[in-house]
Amino acid sequence: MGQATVSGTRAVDRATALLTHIITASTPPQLGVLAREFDIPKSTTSRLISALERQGFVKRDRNGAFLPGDVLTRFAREQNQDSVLVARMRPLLESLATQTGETANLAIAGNGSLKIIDQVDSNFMLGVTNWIEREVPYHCSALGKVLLAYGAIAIQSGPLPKLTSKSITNRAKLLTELEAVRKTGYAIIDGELEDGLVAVAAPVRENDGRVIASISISGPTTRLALKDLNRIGLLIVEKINEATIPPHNQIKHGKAGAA
Amino acid sequence: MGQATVSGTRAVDRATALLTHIITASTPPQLGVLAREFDIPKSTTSRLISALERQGFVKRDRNGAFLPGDVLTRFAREQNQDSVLVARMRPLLESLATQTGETANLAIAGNGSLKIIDQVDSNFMLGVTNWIEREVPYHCSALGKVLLAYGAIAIQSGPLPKLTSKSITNRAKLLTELEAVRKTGYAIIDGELEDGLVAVAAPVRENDGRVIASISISGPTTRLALKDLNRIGLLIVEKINEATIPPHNQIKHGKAGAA
DNA sequence: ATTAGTGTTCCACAATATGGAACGATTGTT
DNA sequence: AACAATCGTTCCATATTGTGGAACACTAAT
Repeated sequence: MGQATVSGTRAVDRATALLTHIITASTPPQLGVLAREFDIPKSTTSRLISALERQGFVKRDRNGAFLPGDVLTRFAREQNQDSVLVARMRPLLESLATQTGETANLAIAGNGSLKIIDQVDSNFMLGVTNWIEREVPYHCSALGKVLLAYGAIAIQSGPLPKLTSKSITNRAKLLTELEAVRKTGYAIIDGELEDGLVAVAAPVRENDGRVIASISISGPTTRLALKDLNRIGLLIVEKINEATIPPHNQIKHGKAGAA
Repeated sequence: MGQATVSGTRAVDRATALLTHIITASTPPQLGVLAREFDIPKSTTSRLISALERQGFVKRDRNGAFLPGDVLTRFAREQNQDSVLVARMRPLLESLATQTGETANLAIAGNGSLKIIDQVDSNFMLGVTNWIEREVPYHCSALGKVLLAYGAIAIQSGPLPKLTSKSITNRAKLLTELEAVRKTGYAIIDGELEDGLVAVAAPVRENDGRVIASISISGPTTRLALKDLNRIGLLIVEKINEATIPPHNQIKHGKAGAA
């Protein structure tokens, strides 16, 4: 299958191909197997993998079979921490907060109730207090509705707590609401969590499309009419898309990528 | 600088060095910065990184700065799933279960109570039922004591539930017990969770030494005397060490690694 | 002992990676 | 606007670097 392109990086191409195989393999492959599978002479395979090993990208188990190295396992561990998501979404929250003047929040699925992991405050005196680490039920927050709607969490059994007179407590009604969320792409609450409090939220996706978090803008009913909420909802969606899907239009230089 | 060794893998060495920098950098580096920092000509740097990009190990944000690629982020995501730990520990659980004849369990820290994620059953008719997904308090299970003792979870506030007459409900007494666990390297319960049930557990560590899980052997008091529990405790510790620390004595071939 | 299986090292050869220079595209300065 | 300074990509002659066959070392199973 060798890439016919005269790229001038055979060694690196082969090494990365081997590495990819090693880190995706369900069972640790041996040198010989790799050499055969990729049609690279044993000697070369040995040299390439030794290089990867020296750099910590690959290590060996007691049988000499190859496993992902420490550089990669460390990366994996650090990658899956809330802090990474917070860091990645910070600029977005700030931009949303400035643009709307209201409080922006970032939340992920906790257990039982959702976990707010970052917040950028409003400019106004009257605004939302600090919610980080606060426990909020899924069904009466915009952040939570999004996570429910896109399957980031399952709807829990048991009765739905009624926090205000407007809270959704009927299971069927909640499902309809979630369907609506999926349709518009964002969720709204209007006094369902606390009297006089409104919010909009939209989903944050992984590269693979899985929803892993949600971002909201919230404030007092007196400043945010339904019309504003819808506008902001679209704004959040747009901003998230911008941040998530990197364009970097590299349609220059290159004489059009092969095939 | 420049590994004096005549390794014959300059391209791969340089590419991996660049990649390591990219995935550990707190802020996405640009091409020029990398080239300068590693003292590699721009042209070469460009070619190397393009290769990494083509293989999915690196991608660019909207400014052209470099981020870990999809191959790596996917790896990271899959890596931190329970299933990976289960797969890695399966052989160990099986070996322990066969050797002792009793039930082996694997647990990690859940929220509030520990989460049993795998089990290999006993040979006997009288044995432990299926515990996977069962919620068990930390302070009266061997698995939980281990996680507490090694800081995999913090001791929760509030009173300690008394499940049997032997359960530890005194906070100070629990601390003493945990100290003892750290000393011996394994934890024991004797009827503290359920009458007639005993268990031993030992910690499973990450590469960096952090305790992330625990493994236990449990059975009826009638088959497992304290003496047996201590013996099995040492056995678990030993087996885990064997599985965790890969020897692969590569003191052959080589004319003694440099320096 | 013999055979088949690992993986590593050696070394002559030339294919492949190299890096200076030129180029195109952006950005900031006067 | 024109200019200067950066940025990253491509080109291409050069020789450095990677290549792969063969020999070797070690282990395991006949």
